[in-house]
Amino acid sequence: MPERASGRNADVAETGVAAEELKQFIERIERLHKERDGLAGDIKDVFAELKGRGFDAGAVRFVLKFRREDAAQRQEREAIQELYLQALGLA
Amino acid sequence: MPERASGRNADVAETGVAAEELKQFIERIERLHKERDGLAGDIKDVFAELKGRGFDAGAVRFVLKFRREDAAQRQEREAIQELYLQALGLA
Amino acid sequence: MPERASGRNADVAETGVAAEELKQFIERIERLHKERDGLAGDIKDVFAELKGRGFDAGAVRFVLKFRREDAAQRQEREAIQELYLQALGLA
Amino acid sequence: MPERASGRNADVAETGVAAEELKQFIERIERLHKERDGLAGDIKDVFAELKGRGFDAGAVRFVLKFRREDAAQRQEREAIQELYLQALGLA
DNA sequence: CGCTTAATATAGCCAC
DNA sequence: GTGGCTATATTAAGCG
Repeated sequence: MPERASGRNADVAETGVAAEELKQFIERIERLHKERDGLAGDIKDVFAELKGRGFDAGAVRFVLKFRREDAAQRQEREAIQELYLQALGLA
Repeated sequence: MPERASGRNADVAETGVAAEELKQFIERIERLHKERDGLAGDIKDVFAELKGRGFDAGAVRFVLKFRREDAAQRQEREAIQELYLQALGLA
Repeated sequence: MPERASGRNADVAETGVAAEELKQFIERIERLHKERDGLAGDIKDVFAELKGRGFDAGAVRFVLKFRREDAAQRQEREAIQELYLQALGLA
Repeated sequence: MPERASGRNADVAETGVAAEELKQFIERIERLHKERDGLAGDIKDVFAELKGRGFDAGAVRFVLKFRREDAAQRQEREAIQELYLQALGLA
């Protein structure tokens, strides 16, 4: 598809010219997916290790979430939760 | 927690020894998350580029999925499928 | 919250009017959850029965999955697949 | 499969006798799935409605989880979370 | 009972 | 900017 850089890519089925370009894209994404999945595996391994060391995975996830969320956000979220529990007579 | 490698990790609040270990785990995971998110961004960029070149992102996703299922898996599934679909008069 | 139907529901802690409404919602969802869980139990029972009759649960699950994908969807996917797999020289 | 009620059901591919029975099982499960999915849709609708009335869906989910979890469980979970945050100097 | 896979819930993205 | 949709993360279930 060297002639036009936008619009529906009609060359795919016709001339086969774009097939090579498509293939490049696919392979690039597959490489990135592979790396990303490797990282996901590493994370899983860390959780396994940490559980083996006696830590609670659920609580570790909680800490991670806590550190991700900024103070203001967290405060508001917790306030709403409290409010609802109180409204229902649960807290 | 150098003394015992398993069981509930009671040192956390007491000696502070495990706090350091916990911190290490947390930071390791956070580093991995960061890398993984970077990759996710890269993938997103490739999709944007590819769309700009006229390709259909949905179809590209389909191809990626298709290529993921390796032949062995597909074959095995097809074998079971054949057996039961025939039994049901659906194939 | 009878006056305004949108925006943050500030009445929850104030008048108690919205507390009642919130409670209704919660209870409705809990009732639905209960029914849904009952159904899940029924499904489990059928699998147990079917296994007792000598059928392979895994294969049955496969058939169920297969039948779920309706023909239209499959056809559409196959059309896209054809186009791109051909372009890639994979089909 | 009228002769034996257990063991691998070899009639499926052989005589077709069991096919009818299998079909019955499949259809029973599909009916149950359908009902279950209907319920899931209902739940979704309630969330949509509740959001339209100004309630926070996340907080409602929190309340539901809170009511599901018994007091002892919740107390222990929260204690561990606190412990970890304190160990890391975050709380 | 742990470990792998399916169901659910949440979050991010895209189109309108 | 909102609602649907896809992808991810978390949780639950089933299996060995």
